[in-house]
Amino acid sequence: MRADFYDRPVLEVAQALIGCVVTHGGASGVIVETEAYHDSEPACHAFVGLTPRTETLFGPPGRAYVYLSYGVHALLNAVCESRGIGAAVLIRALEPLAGVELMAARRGVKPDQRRALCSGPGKLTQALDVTLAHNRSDLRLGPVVISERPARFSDPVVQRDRRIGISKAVDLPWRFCLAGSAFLSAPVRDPAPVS
DNA sequence: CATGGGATTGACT
DNA sequence: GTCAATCCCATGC
Repeated sequence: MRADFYDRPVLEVAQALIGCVVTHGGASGVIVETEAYHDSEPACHAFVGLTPRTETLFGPPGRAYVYLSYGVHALLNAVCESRGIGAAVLIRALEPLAGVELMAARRGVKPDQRRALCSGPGKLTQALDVTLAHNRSDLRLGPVVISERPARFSDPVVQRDRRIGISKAVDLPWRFCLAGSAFLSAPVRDPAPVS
């Protein structure tokens, strides 16, 4: 991934990440669903300002922001925009690419259930063994690595929709999905035009 | 398909 | 100390 890939508006990055590959723990998958978060809107953790928790979000772009949701699930985000701006892209679903057996074992499902491996932000971190310890790590250097689109996903058709699982700023169309993918966390409900 | 349990973190009082 | 939080899954209708 280019060094300045994440140093631009978070909505651009959220769209550009569709089709890219996440690799960790002997497994990998193609990003098919993302959401953008920005400190200007209340659904973003950084909305409250700079605290120990949000320090990663306000830090340099290209790092992982990993936090615990509902006391149960680690959720993986890519920090975007310049230092001092709190913005990140939540990785919500992957199409499994490699290490399917390993992912299935970690998830406690059968390997033929490929759609159940990474179809949700908590599922994919479990499948790839991404944990809170990866918070602040560099997404180019690893251990969690995001890399360029494979040829098969070089020019993805992307759909916009409203974000999922939030209670604030619910109307912003800041969810991005690979059109027609069978590996989304939920269907596209309310398509909005892609700018 | 609707509901509710699980069980940790950080912000704020 | 309290409470809300970028969720997943088992259960029961």
